Amino acid sequence: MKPIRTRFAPSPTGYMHIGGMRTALFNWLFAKHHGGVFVLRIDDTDRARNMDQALRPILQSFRWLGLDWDEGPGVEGDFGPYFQSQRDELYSHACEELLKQGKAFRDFTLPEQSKAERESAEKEKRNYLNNRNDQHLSEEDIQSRISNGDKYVIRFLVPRDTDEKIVIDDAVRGRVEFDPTQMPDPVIMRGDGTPLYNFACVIDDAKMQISHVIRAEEHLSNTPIQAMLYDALGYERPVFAHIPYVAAPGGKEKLSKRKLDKYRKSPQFKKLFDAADFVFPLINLENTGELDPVMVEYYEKIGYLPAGLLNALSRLGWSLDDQTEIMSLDTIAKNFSLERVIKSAAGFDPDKLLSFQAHWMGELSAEQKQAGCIPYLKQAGLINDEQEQSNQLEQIIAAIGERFVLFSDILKFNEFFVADEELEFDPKAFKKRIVKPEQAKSLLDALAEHLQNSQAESTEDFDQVVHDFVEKQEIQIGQIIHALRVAVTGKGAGVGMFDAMAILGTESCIKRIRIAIAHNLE
RNA sequence: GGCCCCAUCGUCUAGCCUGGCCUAGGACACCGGAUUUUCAGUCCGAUAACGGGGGUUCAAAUCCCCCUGGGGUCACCA
Repeated sequence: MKPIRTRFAPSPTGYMHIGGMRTALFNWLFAKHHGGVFVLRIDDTDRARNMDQALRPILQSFRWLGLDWDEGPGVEGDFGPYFQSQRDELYSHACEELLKQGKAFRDFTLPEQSKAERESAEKEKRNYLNNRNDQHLSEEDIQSRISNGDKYVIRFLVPRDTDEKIVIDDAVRGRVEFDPTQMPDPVIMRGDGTPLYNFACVIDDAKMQISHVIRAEEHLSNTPIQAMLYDALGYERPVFAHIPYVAAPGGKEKLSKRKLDKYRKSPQFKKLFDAADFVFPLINLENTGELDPVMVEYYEKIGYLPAGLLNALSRLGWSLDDQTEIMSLDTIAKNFSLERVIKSAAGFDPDKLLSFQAHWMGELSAEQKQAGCIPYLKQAGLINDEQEQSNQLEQIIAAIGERFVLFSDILKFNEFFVADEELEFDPKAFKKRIVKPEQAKSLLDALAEHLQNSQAESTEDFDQVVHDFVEKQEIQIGQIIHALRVAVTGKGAGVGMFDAMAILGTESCIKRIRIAIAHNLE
C-alpha cells in the first residue's frame, strides 16, 4: 500500500479562511489517522510582493490550532520546494512534454476574442468550446508568429474524439462522470511561462506523491480537467475526496468573505460581530476592523480555545457516531474516516461553536484560565504587571465560574478592576433598580451605614451582614439586592452578589454605594 | 443558461450502501418547570424532521424513476 500523503495548498491571501481551515483539518486528520504525512504547500503562482506578510497569518493559524505540517514552509522534506513560485522548471518541463506529444498546443487567439466567443455561446444558451484554429499551425508559422511578438497561451487538448466519459471515483461522492466532448481546452500556461492552477496543482500533487486529494466541493468541476492531465502526463491519479463546503449560518450558500456585509445583518452571525465590536477596541488591536468571523484569526484573538474551534469544525460534515459530540483532537484523529463525511453542505453554527467552547473552557484549570485572560486585562489597561499574580484575580475567575466561556469574557467584568470613582453605571439597570424604586436610595444609604459597622470579609460574611440588614429593616432581600448590585458593580447582572462584595471589600462597597446615591442619570 | 452536486427536526447530525429492530436517535438553539438574590449554570420536561409524486416490495427515510427546491462551477484566479 502506498504511503498516505495529504496536502493543503493555501494561497497567501493575508488571512486564513475558516472554511479552508476545516478542509485543512480534514486533510490533517486523514493523514494522522493513517500515520501518514500532511504537506503544506504554498500556492503563490500569483507572485504577490508581500508574500511573507500574506503567509504569516496563515501559518500562525495552523500553529495556534496545533495542526503541524510534516513538510512545507520551514520543514524541509524530500519533495520540496514547497512554494509553487520556486517550481517553475517542473511546470515548463511538463508543458513541453505535452507540446511535444501533441497533447497541448499554442493558441494565439486574443483574450478578447475568447471572451467574445464565450459570451456569445452563453447568450445562445450553448455550451462553450474554444476554437482550435491554431491547433495545426506549422512549426514555421509558430516561430514566425512568436518572433513577430504575437502573444499566445498553451492549452491542453481535451481528448474529444471519444465517447468515453471521464469517471471520477470520489471517496465521498462516489462515481461522478463528465463528458469530455463538452469541455473547452483549458489554458495550462500563460504566454509568460507561468502555470495556471489546474496545471500546477496536478504537477505538484503528482510530484509530491499526494495519495489523497481532499478538498472542498467547489473543486469538483476542476477534477475532470486534472484527471485528464494526470492521464496525459502519465501520472497515477490520486484518490479524490470532495468534502462539502462550509456554508454561512442559516443557509446553504458558501461562506464567503465577500458577503460580510450581509452576515453582519444575519441574526445567527450577530453575536460574533457584537463580540468583536466589544472586545477588539478595548484591547487596542491595530487591525481591529479587519478581523471578522470568516477568519480563523478572529477566534484566536477573541479568546477561543483551539479545542473548541477544532471540535466544532470537525463536526461540520463529519460525525463519529450517533451520540458523540465532545471530542478532543486526538479522539477525532483516532476515529476520522472519509466514509463518515457527508455530502451536503454544512452551515456553520456559532451557537454550537460556543457550546463546544464552553465545554473545553470548563476543562481548564484555574491557572490556565487565569493565564489566558491576563493578556486581555493587560492590553485593556485593567491590570499592571504586579497585579498579574494577585489572588484576587483567582477569586474573580472563580466567582465568574461558568460564565467564563471566552478568555475575553473577563473584560465584561471590568467592575472588579476599575477604581471606585471610575465605575460606570449601566443606565438602564440604574434607572430600573435605583431611580425607579422609591426606597432604593434610602435603603442603600442605610445599608452603607450597616456595612460600616461590620467587619465582613468573606462571601459568607457579606451574606450574613446583608441578611441581618434585611431582617432589621423588615424587608425582603429582593428589595435591596438589585439596587445593591447596580450600585456596587454598575450592572444588572453578574457574579454572585456576595462574591462580588467579598472581592471588592467593605470599603469599596460603601464607597460605591455612596457614589451611586449621589449619581444622577444624564 | 451549460455542466456537476446535494436534499432527515430551526441548525449540526445518526439511520440509507446491507429495506423490517424507526412509534426516526443524539447534540445545539428555542420554550416550560425546578434551584438561585440576579444572570449564567445545573437538573427535569416539552415542541420539532424523512421536500412532492410515481414505482419495486408482504414491508421504503432506506432501492429505482420523475418533479421540485437548494447549491457549486463555468477565467490567460486559486
